[in-house]
Amino acid sequence: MKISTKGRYALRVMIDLAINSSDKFIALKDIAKRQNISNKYLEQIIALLNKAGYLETARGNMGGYKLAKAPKEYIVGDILRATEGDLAPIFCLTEDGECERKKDCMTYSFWKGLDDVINEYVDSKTLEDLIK
Amino acid sequence: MKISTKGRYALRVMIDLAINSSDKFIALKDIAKRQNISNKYLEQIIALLNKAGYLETARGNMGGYKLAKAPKEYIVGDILRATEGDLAPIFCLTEDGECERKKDCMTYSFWKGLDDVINEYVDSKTLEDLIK
DNA sequence: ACAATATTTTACTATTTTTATAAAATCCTA
DNA sequence: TAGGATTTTATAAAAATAGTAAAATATTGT
Repeated sequence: MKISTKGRYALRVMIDLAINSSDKFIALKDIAKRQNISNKYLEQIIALLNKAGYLETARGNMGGYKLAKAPKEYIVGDILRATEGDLAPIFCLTEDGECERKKDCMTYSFWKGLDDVINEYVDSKTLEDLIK
Repeated sequence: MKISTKGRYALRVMIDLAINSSDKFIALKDIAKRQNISNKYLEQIIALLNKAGYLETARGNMGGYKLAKAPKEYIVGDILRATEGDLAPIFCLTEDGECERKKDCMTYSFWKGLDDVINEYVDSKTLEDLIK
């Protein structure tokens, strides 16, 4: 029952950008160095954040990344779901996790409840909350 | 961020015992058949529940397992922790997960909060709640 | 000034390594 | 021999690395 490095690193990257950004772009390798994550692995994580539309990017010299929005506009749950995939604690709660005996499954509503409290919590925090 | 089969199966076993028990003992292979879990794997899971003191066992003919207490005496969180290990969403929140930069880690209190809501939830339910 | 080349940086895809889970098999013991 | 503890094997997922391409800027030689 662990959050993977993708989600953990992604949060740290977003915080790093929130703190170190201003108007200029920040190179991936600088984030990698500060956060002690390998360049190549960080590329993949940033690609996920980028695909989700959370970043502005610029190639070439002086290029890099910066946040597309203000920190308080980012829901932490969204960042985690974009990088981790869904946060469902068991398979049958995921999008394509259909279970034929959902109706008379005694554990289903329990797991659903757990899924709910997890999502409620992560959706109640913004990036700004983490920085303060 | 998934609960493993150990925890999921353990819950189902406990429910199975709660429903099918009375005063008599229930053989492992009957539970295994009903719950569609391999005998050998179920042995390991029941061993964990047994070690935690949740079961009464009887060897030999007519032997098997039954709950040591009434269903409402079992906290679901305890069952999960006994079989899954702790439910902490990240390593640094576990018992031997010391992290030197815990103090000035911006994500720490966020993860701690997540850990708290998870544990609060699973500790608010008893086995009896699941059966009803 | 400008075409050619080099440098810096992101973007994409594939592969390898590592770790965790699930299950089975084996051994031990009262 | 049922129950339990421990090892082994198989599989899948996660973590990390590697290589190539593409875009933007910078430099250089004529």
